[in-house]
Amino acid sequence: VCRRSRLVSAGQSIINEGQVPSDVHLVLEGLACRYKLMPNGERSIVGFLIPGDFCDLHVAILGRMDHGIAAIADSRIVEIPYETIADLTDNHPRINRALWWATLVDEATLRAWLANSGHRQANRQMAHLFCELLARMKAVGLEVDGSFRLPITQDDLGDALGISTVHVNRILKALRGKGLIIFDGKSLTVPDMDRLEAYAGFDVSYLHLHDCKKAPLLKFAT
Amino acid sequence: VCRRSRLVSAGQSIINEGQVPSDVHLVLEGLACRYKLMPNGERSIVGFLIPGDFCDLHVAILGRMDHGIAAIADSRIVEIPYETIADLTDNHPRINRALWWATLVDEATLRAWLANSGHRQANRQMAHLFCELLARMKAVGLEVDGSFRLPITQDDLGDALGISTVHVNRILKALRGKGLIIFDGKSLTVPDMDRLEAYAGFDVSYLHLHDCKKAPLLKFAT
DNA sequence: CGCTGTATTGACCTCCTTCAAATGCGGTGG
DNA sequence: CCACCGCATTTGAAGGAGGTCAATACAGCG
Repeated sequence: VCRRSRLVSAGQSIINEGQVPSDVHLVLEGLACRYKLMPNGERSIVGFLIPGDFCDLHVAILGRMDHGIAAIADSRIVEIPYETIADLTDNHPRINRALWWATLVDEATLRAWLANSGHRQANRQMAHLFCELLARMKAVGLEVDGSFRLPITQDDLGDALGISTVHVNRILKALRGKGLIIFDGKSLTVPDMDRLEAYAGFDVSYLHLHDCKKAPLLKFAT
Repeated sequence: VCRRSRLVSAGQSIINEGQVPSDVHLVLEGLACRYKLMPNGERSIVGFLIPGDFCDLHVAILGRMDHGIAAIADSRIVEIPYETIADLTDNHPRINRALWWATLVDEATLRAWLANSGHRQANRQMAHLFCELLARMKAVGLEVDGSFRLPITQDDLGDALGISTVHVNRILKALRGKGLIIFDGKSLTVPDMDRLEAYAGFDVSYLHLHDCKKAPLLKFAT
C-alpha cells in the first residue's frame, strides 16, 4: 500500500494552510508539527506528529486546510490517494472506526494542550509536553528505557508552548537541574517517569491509549 | 424527534468527566461550556456550546468523556438515544457528513483557541473570543444588529482565557473604553465588527461557515 | 578558518497575578 | 418599604512570571 513515500528535510513544509490536498498524508518516520501563522508573523505550533500520525485525514469534509504542516526533523511521508481512504472507510468498518478514533484523540489532545497553555506555568507545560511525547512514542514502539529521539530546537519548543526561546532555555536548565529530564536537542531521556508526571500533573487518559487503534494502522501502512 | 428535552439551570453540570453517556446531548437553548478540571482544582474552559452544538457526538468511539460539560446560562438540552444517531449516520450519508463536519469544526476551533492562548495578549484574546461567538451566533440566527445574549460572568471568561477575574475586569473596561464592545454581563453588542476583528486579528475561516451544515440540523431537531 | 544557526546567560521592563478592600445589586425576610 | 445578605463587579497596590534586548559561547559545515 505504501505506494509513494516522500522524504522531507527538517524545516520544509509538508502541507500549506489553505491547500486542498487530494492525497492523505501519513508520517512514517521523523517528526512534524501542525502550525498556524499569526497575524504578527509568529508561528504557533498546535500539535506534533510522530510516526503513525495522519496529517489531513478528513480534510475532504472541511474542504481546505485551516493550518499548515511542516517537518521538524527529517521525515518520511506517505501519500495515500484519497480514493484509497474512501474505499477503506466505506468497506472496512473497523478501519473506518480506527481512523475516526485517531481524529478524536487529536481533538482530545488539543483540549489537553489548551487547558495546559492557559492554566499552568511554562515549566509545568514543558514537562507535560515531554510526558505526552514519551507516552505517544512508547505507544508506537519508538521508546527505549524512557528515552526517544527528539531532534527539536528550542525555538520550536517555544512556538509550541507560546513562550520565548530565552525562557525555553531557562526552563530546560531548571528541569535538567531537578534531574527530571536529560535533553541535548537530539533525544530526550526521562530517568523517572513517575516523578516527571507528578511534576507536570500529567494524566495519560486523554490519549485514550487503552483502546489504541493505531498499532494495526502502522503495520498496515508498511 | 425532540423526544426528551431537559432544562439545566446556570452552573449545573450536564455531563461529567469520565462518564460514558448512552444518549447524545444537543444544546437547544442557552449557553454551555466544555471544561477540564486541573490538578490544582482550577477549571479550564476549552470551548463554548451554543444552540445547535452537540456535547458528545462521537463519545461512543472513545468510550468515555475526557472532559465535562456544564451550563453557563439556563439551558435546554435534548437527549437523543445513541441508536437514533447510529441509525442516522448509517442510513443518511448527508447527515453523517454534517455530524462529522461539526466535529471537525470543533477541532479547528480548538486549534484557533490554542494559537490564541499562547501567542497573544489577553485583551486580544478576549476580543477574539467575542468575534468568534458573534460569528457563530449569527450563523444560527441568534444575532441582531451586532448584538446577542451572553449571560456570562467574568469568572467564566477568566476560566476560558486562563486569566484572573481581576484582569478580565480590567480588559473589559479597556475594550469598553475603546468603544469596541458594549457588555453588561447579560448581552454583548459589537458596534463595529470590522474594527473588533482588526483589533483581535480575527479570521473567520477556521469556523468553515461557508459550507456550514448546521442550519438543517437545527431545523431537524425542532 | 570563518560563517551561520543554535544555545546560554544577564539586566531591565511589562503583563498579569495575588491580596485586599470597596461598591453595587438582586433577592429575601421582616 | 427597607434592612440585610450573598454574589458579582470594580479598583488599588505590590509581587512574580515571562518577554525583550543584547552580548557571549558553541557547534556544524563549506
